[in-house]
Amino acid sequence: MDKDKAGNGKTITIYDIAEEAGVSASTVSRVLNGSASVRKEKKERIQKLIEKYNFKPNALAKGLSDTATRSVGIIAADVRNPYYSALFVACEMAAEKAGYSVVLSNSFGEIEREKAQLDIMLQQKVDAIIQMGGRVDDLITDENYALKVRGICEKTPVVVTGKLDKTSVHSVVIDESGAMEAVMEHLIELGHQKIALVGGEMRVTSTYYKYLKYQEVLRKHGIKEKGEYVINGTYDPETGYECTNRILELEDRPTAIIAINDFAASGAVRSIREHGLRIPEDISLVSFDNTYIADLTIPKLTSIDYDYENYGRVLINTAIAAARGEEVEAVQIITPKLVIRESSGEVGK
Amino acid sequence: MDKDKAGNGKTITIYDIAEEAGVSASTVSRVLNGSASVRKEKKERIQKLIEKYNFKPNALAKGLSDTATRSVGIIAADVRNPYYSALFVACEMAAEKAGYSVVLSNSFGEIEREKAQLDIMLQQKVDAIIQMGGRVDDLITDENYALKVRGICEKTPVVVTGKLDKTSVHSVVIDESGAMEAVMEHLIELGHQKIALVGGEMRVTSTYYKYLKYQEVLRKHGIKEKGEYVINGTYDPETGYECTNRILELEDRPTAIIAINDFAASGAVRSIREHGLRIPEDISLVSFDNTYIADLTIPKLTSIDYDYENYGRVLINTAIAAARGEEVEAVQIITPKLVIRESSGEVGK
DNA sequence: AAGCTCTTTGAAACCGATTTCAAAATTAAT
DNA sequence: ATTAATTTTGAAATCGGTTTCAAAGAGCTT
Repeated sequence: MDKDKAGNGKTITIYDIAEEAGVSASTVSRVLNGSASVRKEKKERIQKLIEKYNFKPNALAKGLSDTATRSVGIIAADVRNPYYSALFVACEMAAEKAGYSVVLSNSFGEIEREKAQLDIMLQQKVDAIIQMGGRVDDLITDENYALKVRGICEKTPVVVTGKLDKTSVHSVVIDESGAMEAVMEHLIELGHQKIALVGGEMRVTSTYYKYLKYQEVLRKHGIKEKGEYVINGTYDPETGYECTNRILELEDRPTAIIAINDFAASGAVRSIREHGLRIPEDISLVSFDNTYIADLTIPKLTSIDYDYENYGRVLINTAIAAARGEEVEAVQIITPKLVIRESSGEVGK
Repeated sequence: MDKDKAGNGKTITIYDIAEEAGVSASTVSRVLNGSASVRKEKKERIQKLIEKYNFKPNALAKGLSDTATRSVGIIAADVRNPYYSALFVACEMAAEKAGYSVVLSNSFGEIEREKAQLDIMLQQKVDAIIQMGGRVDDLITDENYALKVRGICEKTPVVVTGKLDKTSVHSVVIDESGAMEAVMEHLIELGHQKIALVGGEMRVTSTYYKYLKYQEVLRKHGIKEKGEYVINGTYDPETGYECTNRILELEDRPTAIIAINDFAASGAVRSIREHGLRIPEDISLVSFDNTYIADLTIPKLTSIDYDYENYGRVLINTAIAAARGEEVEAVQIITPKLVIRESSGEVGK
């Protein structure tokens, strides 16, 4: 490979600086990192040269020699989903504050892609890996992968979102039960008894835990669960639209709908509108994630917020601490909060 | 820094493989890259070991020695904006296909942040940099930065979206004029004469070129331009909402509104609804970008699409070709296409 | 069997930093 | 002015690959 792609400008190195300053490379390195004291006059001479050439040490060489790249790999399901983009940006900011950089990859929920990305990140020697969403359960049951994750953990710590009992990876978990409880109590307080659940797959733990709490709160208030009020699907607007269509055609129509996320809720809004019903006068609608979509729909959605800034910070700090070999709690909890907007109101008003 | 963070598992290297196979590291390297022929039996023995240990060469060492990391840095304004996330994902896919990986950073339009990220990427020795959006004009007029960009271009090629005449960077440009022409002709064909423009800043070239074409098409059809029909702002829902409020309170209300992007359009939808008007019966609404937001609003938005898959591919291919020192056209054009949905209709119907 | 060509191979240098270790230069103490 | 203690410094090794170069080995001719 030709060295000078476009020509003249030679890349300057620590040796060039050393030579011009009349010192050794070691000394320049010490000035660069403040790792040891250097005589004042030399130090200043070196700093002036660094300034002059706008010298920035080669991160590859640095990473090679001290085995820490100060970078964290993030594997997300799909950044086009506002939940992930919000979380990613939060991580990026937190990482920046800690002097780390982040590398992003999208898995699109495909296990093969996820593995390939893991490999690439390991080759790039990131100090830690954060895995957001994706099909966590599948990953863990895939034996090769599970072995691999364990293998990685010895060298490169992995932090995942969502609950995992079997592995030794660190996890940062949203209190899904608490979230669902807040949503249910909010609706029940508004007088709702007929509450439907739209979207989500039961094999996804976060969805499953929400469902369990849904049942529990119903029981607690002496409300009998109706099977036809729970319609599973995926996590997109189409699912929200179709599931809501089915819900609204039921004999005994519910007065409130809980959508698995804002995305699905936006589809629900369309369905409700098309049925000639008003939100929240005829149907209350509540969802999870509190992305900017909750602010775009008409009416604006009541939704569960996770405080993305904090969420991202916890993820990054956990990853960095683990990378440094510090003790970190294996499981950390994110406490959700209900944000009430326009889509939920008193029943039958 | 302690080598073995979590303990035992030693990282295996090309030397370990070489030793166990009873050959030299050079030979293993040759097998790894297929860079030269290796006697069949040795080759197989080596491959078996690579398999056995699931050996993956250290990308840092590789990048250090052959001065090509096969990675492209992408600086976007904000991935939370669906336009950027769509484009980023398209780039990621195209890069993957070419055997490259991508590194993402968000500048949030802040010039200082952008510079810092550029530095980091250069330190990380990406082979090329793609700069999407951001405040291109400002960057170029900032003299230090301009110098720097030129300096970089000698070593690391930069590809930007949007038009730039002064510099030597490569650029991939959406045909904004063509896009606006398609929008205008569409509306005029539907009988609209009173057409308003909402959102966007004139100092942003893409917005400015759209405006020029807007004027041109009006002239061409003998329609007099009304200053009060053009209200600038930023690119978010709030802007769309507020600007549209002002538009709708005009004495001589327009029959069609062109929003600078889907985001702004979603705000416009809210304003129109709040004024008790129907889309498209009372007001037609058209926008640019065709992100998934165009599919979420009620009604769905008629919007200009860029074929993100192709757009991303062009960006990545340009970046990679430039990195390899191949000749690439300095400016490449992306041809937009109008996607007609529910928000535009015949005037006064 | 000798001579020649073509293919394989390994030793060593290099990429650009950091770090260890021992020598050199200062400073402090007697 | 010496000696001891401390601070600065540079040479060399290291991180884990790739590549050049020359030597060794194989395969073909005659």
